[in-house]
Amino acid sequence: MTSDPKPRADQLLTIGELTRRSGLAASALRFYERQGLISATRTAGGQRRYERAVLRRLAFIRAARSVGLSLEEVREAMDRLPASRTPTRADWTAISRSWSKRLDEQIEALVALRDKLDSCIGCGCLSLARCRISNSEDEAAQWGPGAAFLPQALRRQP
Amino acid sequence: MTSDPKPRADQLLTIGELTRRSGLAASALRFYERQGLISATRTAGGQRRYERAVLRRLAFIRAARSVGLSLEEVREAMDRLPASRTPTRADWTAISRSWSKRLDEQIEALVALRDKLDSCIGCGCLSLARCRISNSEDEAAQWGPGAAFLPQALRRQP
DNA sequence: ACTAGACCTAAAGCTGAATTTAACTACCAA
DNA sequence: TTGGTAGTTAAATTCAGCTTTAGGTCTAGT
Repeated sequence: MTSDPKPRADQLLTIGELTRRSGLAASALRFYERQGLISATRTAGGQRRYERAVLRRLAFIRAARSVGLSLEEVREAMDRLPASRTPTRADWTAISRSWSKRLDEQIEALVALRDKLDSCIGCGCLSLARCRISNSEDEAAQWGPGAAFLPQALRRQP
Repeated sequence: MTSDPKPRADQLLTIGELTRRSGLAASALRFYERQGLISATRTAGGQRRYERAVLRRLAFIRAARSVGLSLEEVREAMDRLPASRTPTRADWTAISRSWSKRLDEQIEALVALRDKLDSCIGCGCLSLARCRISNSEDEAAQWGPGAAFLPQALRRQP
């Protein structure tokens, strides 16, 4: 169904092919290039041609984004990959592991939040001064603006 | 330490007192007012004076934001609260319960994502064509831009 | 050679949730 | 009455992560 009309023999992908294979809009691909996240060679006429390895980078970027990393963080992670050689299994593994850790923290934070909420449901949460969430009305001030009772791992989320 | 200089007897809070007690910036409080999330009476000179019930609303807003609700959604939830009477225990409870559900979904989605990731760590994730995440390179196209393999409940997150 | 359709750029625009700025006014204790 | 702190407004700006627009250029098939 999403079969490229004529996959050229040179193995380089046009931006259109890349949008179809990556699911990312061409505008996003150009944006990522401006951000230094991916790169492309150019034809004599100035059109982009992508190596297939770019697909792997894009998968990486999307996976990272879905774990909640900003593009800035993605770039940092990528900068830590060897620029010269193709990243090895171990390179990606190290990064995956740190994502897993991040997810663990996010999950933990959400669970804590839910449990807090559960403990309040029976009490008409937020309307009673003794409720743990409600109490953060005043406590929260010490965490700075926007902090609320939001656990550290979730601060970036809203 | 954060003791207001002179808590007036009328029980109304100035915006400064409210920033200290809520932990939200004055600019945020004015913004929330423009958005119709909170309201204030005015002095003869035009300065805002808040009733203490506003603290409850702010706690509500912050709790909602931390669960990932947009201000728009917060407003919808608030609109469903009785405008006339002070919301009862049951009013808040109904809303809390829906948050809990939302948290459950978010947690579930994150756990699924982590498990996916875990299953890839051993395989040098993203570098192998058979990896489940890596495969989403091509599969993801069917979910539309930005979707990646991100579960529904997390789509709003990045 | 022609042409449809894919591609190019720079710059502007969008969304949400505020913050910042500038110029000004109110409050209140001494 | 005065002065310093606190408050007011509208409008502009910020940030991320893109998308859209306008006005052109390239590529490839016939």
